[in-house]
Amino acid sequence: MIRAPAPTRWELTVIHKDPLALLMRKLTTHVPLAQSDREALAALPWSIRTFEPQAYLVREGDMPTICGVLVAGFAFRQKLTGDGSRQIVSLHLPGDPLDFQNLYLDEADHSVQALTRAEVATLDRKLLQDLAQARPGIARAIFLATLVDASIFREWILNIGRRSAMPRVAHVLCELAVRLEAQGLGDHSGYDLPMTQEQFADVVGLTPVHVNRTLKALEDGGYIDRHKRKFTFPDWEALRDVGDFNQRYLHLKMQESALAA
Amino acid sequence: MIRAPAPTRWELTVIHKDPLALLMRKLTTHVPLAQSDREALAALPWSIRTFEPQAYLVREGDMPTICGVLVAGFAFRQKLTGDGSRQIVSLHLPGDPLDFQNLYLDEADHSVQALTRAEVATLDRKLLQDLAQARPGIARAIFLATLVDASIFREWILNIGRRSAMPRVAHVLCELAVRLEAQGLGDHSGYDLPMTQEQFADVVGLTPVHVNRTLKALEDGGYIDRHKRKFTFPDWEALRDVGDFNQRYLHLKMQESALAA
DNA sequence: CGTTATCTTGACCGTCGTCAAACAGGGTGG
DNA sequence: CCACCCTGTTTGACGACGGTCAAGATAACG
Repeated sequence: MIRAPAPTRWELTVIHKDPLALLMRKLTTHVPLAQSDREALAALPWSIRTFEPQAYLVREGDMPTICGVLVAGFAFRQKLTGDGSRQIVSLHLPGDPLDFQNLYLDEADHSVQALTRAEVATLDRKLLQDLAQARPGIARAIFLATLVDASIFREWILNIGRRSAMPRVAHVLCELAVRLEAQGLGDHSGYDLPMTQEQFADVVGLTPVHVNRTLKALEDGGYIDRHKRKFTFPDWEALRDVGDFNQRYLHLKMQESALAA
Repeated sequence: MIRAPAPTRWELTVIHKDPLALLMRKLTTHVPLAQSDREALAALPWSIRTFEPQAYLVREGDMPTICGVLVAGFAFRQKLTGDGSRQIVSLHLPGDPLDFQNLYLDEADHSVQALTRAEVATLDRKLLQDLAQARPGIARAIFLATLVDASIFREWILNIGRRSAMPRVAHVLCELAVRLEAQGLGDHSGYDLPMTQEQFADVVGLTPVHVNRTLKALEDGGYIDRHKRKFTFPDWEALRDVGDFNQRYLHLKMQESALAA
């Protein structure tokens, strides 16, 4: 169901002086980028916009205008059914590009919203397109990031379509842990889940009540610990097992991840 | 659950003399393509491979080797959970490129299989990459097709996560009708659904039994007619309404579709 | 300190899953 | 030509997972 804007204020997880550093990290997570490409990217002009929680960056049906990179905070994509129930179709961390989806499509098929208070570096759409056109390496990196997003979509389809509540919830917790770590924003010991249980329910396609019960079950089972929204994972391997989680679909080639063990 | 190969033989829906004609149609469904780009694409060498039903074109974990375009027949992508239950994450019609997903990723995160007997035009991966590098228009068209695939993934997440069985099943029937029509393979009056109810169940994240009951309910409600696997839609608008179907996410800009009405 | 959002828990219900059997159709071989 | 078999479809009975409704508890904010 559509809900009223949450007035809660969130602390930003990270603030970077150079917004493009995190984008760079993201783009090079899957494939190396030539030094010249990195420099060209770093030379792009950008400006920062801050969004309050629940603020729309893109609204379904709009012609997207900005091309943004999430610098601090979290964001998500959502779609609504005709009767108003909501599904969150992806979550985004600092460093994630937000509008490659819409870079070439003239009408947004979904909305993008800030989850926490979020800082977004906006790049000029045309400049980025030109850069991608002139530098195949950058085009390739952008294409790759889009393909990885698509891979995550596929895993979510599997997760929602074929896993029962407990593994489904655990799976998302695992994915966030690994993605946060890959972006250098935490490790597998735990993190602050930046959303309400109602929002989490819209991520996993369950009701808030059942998410609450499932989290309790995971806690009772010794898979997770919770203090407020701070989640810790006393036994990562056990959690990974209940969540049926295998990070292959994240395509994190640079296997620096301790979680891979 | 994993199932044995089906020995049933399917008639191919269409056979085209020129496999690239359908790819062209697909790529230009969303955006026009310059004449020179069309010619360059048409000049690519290709060869045809035939796959029996259930045959794997790509296997999860493999390094993908071919870059294929579906010329005749149907194919699908699937993922498996740890306990062996299957989710079909996308369906593909003649004209659909099958391996742009894997064009730049070195390890397949899912499997691609023939649904019916299928003819696939295989292009040389390197040649296509080179072409995309030299011709921004083609790179853009490929990127666009990938973005549209991603949009369909998002809609499926919504469909499976937030719609109950009847609208969920109806939604997929609508999507196939519109996509078939967009490729010039039928119209909104109906089509031959090229899969078993068990496979359909893996598309919508339900059990075969419940799919059967849902189809019966749709039939009893006057939304669909069935004779074997031939589906006809006596009242398209009513079906579209129960399916909560809006074709925006398919991004068929050339609004030649009568279904849009 | 009151107001609001969020979390938690209980009771009950319904959609969908499970198990099982019967039925229909196509292909094959006797 | 018919018996048989194999898939796939259909139906029923039953059960469970998750949804719904509602109330109370907790925490955050003004």
